[in-house]
Amino acid sequence: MASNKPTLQDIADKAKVSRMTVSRVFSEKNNVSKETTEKIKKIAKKIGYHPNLIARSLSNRKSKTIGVFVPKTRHLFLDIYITQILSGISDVTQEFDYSLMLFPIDYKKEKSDLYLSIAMSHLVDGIILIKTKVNDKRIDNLKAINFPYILVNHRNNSYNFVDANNVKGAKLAVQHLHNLGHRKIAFVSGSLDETNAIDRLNSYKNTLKSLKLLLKKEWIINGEFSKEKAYEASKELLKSKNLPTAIFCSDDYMAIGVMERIWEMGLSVPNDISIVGFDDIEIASYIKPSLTTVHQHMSKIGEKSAQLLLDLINKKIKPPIHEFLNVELVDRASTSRPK
Amino acid sequence: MASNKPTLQDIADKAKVSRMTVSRVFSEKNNVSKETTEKIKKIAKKIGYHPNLIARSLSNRKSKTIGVFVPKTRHLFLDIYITQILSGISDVTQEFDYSLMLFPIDYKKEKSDLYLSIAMSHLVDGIILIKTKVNDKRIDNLKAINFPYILVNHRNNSYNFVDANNVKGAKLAVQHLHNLGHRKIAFVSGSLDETNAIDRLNSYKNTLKSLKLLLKKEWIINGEFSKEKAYEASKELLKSKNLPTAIFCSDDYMAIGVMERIWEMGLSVPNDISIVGFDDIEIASYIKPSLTTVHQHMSKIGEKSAQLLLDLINKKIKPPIHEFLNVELVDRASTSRPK
DNA sequence: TATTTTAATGTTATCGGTAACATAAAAATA
DNA sequence: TATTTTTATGTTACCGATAACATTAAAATA
Repeated sequence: MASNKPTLQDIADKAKVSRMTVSRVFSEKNNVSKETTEKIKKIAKKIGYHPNLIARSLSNRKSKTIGVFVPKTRHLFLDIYITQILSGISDVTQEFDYSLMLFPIDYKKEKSDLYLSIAMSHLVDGIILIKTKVNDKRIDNLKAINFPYILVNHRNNSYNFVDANNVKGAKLAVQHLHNLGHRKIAFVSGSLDETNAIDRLNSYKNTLKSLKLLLKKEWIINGEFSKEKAYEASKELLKSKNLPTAIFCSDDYMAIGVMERIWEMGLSVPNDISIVGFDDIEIASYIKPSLTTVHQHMSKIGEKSAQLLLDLINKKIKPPIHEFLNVELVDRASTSRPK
Repeated sequence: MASNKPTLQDIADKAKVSRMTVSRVFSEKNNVSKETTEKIKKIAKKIGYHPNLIARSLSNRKSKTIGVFVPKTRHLFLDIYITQILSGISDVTQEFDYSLMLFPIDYKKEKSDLYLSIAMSHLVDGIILIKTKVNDKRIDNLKAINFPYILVNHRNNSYNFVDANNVKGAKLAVQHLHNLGHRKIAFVSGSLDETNAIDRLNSYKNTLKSLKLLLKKEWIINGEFSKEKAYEASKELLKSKNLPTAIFCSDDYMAIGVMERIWEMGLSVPNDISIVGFDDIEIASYIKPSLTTVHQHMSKIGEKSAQLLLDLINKKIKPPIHEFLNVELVDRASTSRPK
């Protein structure tokens, strides 16, 4: 700002070499003599040279930056869930010397094709899109121009994605309850504009069938991935005389909402009703009773998506990319045998 | 990738105007005739033109991007605390059409001067540094070159900063306990390489003095802003025969750690010992008993820091910038009158 | 020693925009 | 009508790097 920043040319002048030789030193081409390299580095240090990465990007036609679209929802925009994905992504980008651009976005409100604009802007070499919605047609445009992208937590066979194994997760949850002796298992769904929610719902249904358990429509309610909505929706469910003995919730926040309703009715978790969540967010282990839930390895999902994106960028692999990461059941205190 | 991206020149050719005229349309200079503007926009849409923001940055000598250094600590790297700051920052940057670059960093490990490299790289027009350490000399380099920066949660009068009013926060906490009737108030400090921790500690001491309460060295322990360390440190504190009736903890995680130790000893919160935290992270309201704590308006801190940084960038204001944001005591269930 | 290969450096053009200045045509003023 | 001002557009140079090709000097080989 104050002092104009030194450029390659400044060094070249002082070292009495061409600008190109200096460039070679800083882009580590290893074809500059030892003496010249040292002389140049010395001058660079002295005058405080740092490469202009914007100029480099323009010339190289790559930015060594990846963009991440992050949903702006729930509590402000980032819950701990997304935070962990980001953490995993950043571990990988740092390792390979890439920068990270963040694009918080309200997927529902935003109508212009921001993905395409960013893809075309040369700001980033590839993008990761976290939790896009099922009907988001803009993803097609990325595919059409063959721009490197990965969807995280959006499973769709015609796109590149990295996702948790939601089908397995829901199956584990239902089986766990079944093993404990539950036969009347209700389900709280998330917003069905996310494949997460759809996959968990379908897997719940399929697992019930394969276990020959009763599948009642009234036992499937929609909490829209919101604690409050789950609380409200559960009122109806819990009015019935024929109460379920267990409720499997599509995420932990909803599980907490449902538990609150249960307590309000003077019932106990897990004595009267067992609860299983999904995600294993930090709070799950802090509440009382601590929540039995399906753990997703969020930071691994982040890492994997970044690795695959970099491989796409560097043409080590080709689309389509369909990657499922493992999930595990974490058995805590919100589940027990039914009375 | 597949198709080469169209440039201004492509449009200029088709529209039979100079490249400059097209440039004027997209940089919204409003000095191009209506007909030409429409013609150009039509062609641009047809051939799918999007400006190359890297080239624009190089020419403009500004990137319309701000960088955020985020501490990579505790749970992976981002806790909900930092998440909210980021959210506030992003609200402002989006409003003013700035992009956001994220630089997760381990302030302790990283020894090279990444701040300066980034500042000199032209990638960003200014940077926000969240929770830098007290002895971080690299900040001086930013100041020296007069590069726009703001420290968040690091109060130092020789730097630009936006911080919560920690002094007031600690005072409110101690006063609250005093008002309830507590006279024996212990303190769990955070890492003293953060001004947060220092300010809270000093304010605790000063408030005790002004209330003429007993200030015992043994009642000040260090939990290093870690739940586990606070748990360990509190073992010693809670061995004493002369137990405090209340413990004020420098953050919520440490408060939880201390409570765990208290429960382990068969004592109750708040019946035997009252607990106050600091920060008001999400978990604080979920645990039982819910935690009385000092609420920081994190997203506002983020907003304010971004606003001030943009003002610095656009030379609407000049350093130094010293901004304190308000804090509030949230009275929940972990505090009560002493027995 | 003559010739080929390799290593080190230089030259030129370009990446895709924009600033600054120049110019021509149209509109406003004298 | 002549002159000045405004509006619309064009020309040239440059932002700071790198790719691709060219050249020279030194080392290796014949």
